[in-house]
Amino acid sequence: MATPISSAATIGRVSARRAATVEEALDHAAELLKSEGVGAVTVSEVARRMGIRAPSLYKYFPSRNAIYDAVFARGNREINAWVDAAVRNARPGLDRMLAASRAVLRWSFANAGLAQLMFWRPVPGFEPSAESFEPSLAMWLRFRADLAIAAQHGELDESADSDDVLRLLTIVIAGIMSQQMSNQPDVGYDDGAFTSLTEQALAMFVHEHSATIRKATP
Amino acid sequence: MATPISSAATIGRVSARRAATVEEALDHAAELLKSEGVGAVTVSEVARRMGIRAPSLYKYFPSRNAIYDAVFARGNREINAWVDAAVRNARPGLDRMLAASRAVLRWSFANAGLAQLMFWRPVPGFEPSAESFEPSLAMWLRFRADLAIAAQHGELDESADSDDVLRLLTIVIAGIMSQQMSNQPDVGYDDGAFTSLTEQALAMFVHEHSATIRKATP
DNA sequence: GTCTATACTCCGATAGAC
DNA sequence: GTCTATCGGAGTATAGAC
Repeated sequence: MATPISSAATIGRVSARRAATVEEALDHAAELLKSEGVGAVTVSEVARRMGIRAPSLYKYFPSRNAIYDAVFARGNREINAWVDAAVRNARPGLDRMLAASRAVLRWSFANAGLAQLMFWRPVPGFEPSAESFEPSLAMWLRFRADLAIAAQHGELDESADSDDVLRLLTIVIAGIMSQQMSNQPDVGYDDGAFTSLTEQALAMFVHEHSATIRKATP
Repeated sequence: MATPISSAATIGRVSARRAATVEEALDHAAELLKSEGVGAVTVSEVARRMGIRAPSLYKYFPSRNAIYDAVFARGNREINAWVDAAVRNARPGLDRMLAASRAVLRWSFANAGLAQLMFWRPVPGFEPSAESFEPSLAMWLRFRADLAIAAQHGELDESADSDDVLRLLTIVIAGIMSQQMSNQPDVGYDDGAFTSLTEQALAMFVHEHSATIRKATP
């Protein structure tokens, strides 16, 4: 809270500076997440990398988990923006659903530590706040919407318009991520033994939900 | 190493006692893994639960990671035995492959923390030793063998006899595990929104690799 | 083999001077 | 806002008595 004596301009300048510091902390946290893994994100280490002392960081974050939560929230905003950009030119329905799937996978591997925090629950005691989690829900709802459109357009079976089918899609996506990250964490996306199966895996999902079409055109 | 003065019986008794202590430590480590997560397994906590001091545990394990490695190895032996028992009456080929898949999933959820350690890489700095990892390789080779048999028997396409198709199967299995554990870690196997899709997911995999059969019998 | 004792390092977090 | 100082705790690991 600003003291009553501050001018509006001062408040703006101060809060802008504050926001920049917060962002810098999150940059370091994300970098740690990426290079050293989830366990490496500590208040001390983030502070060290910022060139300040750990207690000072408590002026910006009330706790270590608050840092996790902020990183989590920013990650969700970023992946949403990334997917947004990736599907901009895709046709709603199957086309956009596949483009979004590929985008989620690409982003997750470019931000492996962050993705681990977001899609698994590796930090004991940390649960994302509802606000931080909200964008993630929104993203999956978009997948759900495209599933419905694809079903309506006849690109997929009508039965594909269901939560279970959405879950099946997330199983395929999460499976690729999980296997690649645990077996070959250090190879590039295009060289990974599992990531390079992305198209095959997505095709498997699509085939399973377009039985009518396949039967019609053997 | 036994001192030369010890009798064979003494060595046997001592080493049996030693082995029992080691097993007890691993029991506690596995229990911690299950109830509190991977981060909760510490030398101090394991020792505390055994009623001894932390330094004493170093007589049995040279380091914390050695405990992880031993738990990892025992987990691999257990899941192999579990799968063995589950597929004993299954026909080699597709039938046994599916039975083994279900068994892996069941075991992984009954031993969630352990499975996390075995199938993901959540502990920074811990890499399983080659000896501990070997049973895991053996298990996947059995899947690979059944894939080959299924292809030969015509239960799956001939193209199913490949490492990529095996990887695709592991993607499906790992995806179910990963999604269930991160989204609904505390519900039972049969109530899980993702685990209850096991048959659907396996069917999807099978369908994708039996195009010939499906075309022949529409 | 097990213990106590200890050394060392790091952590998260708080109080209070500047 | 940043600092020093400090608390209380946990962790890994070693030395040495018993």
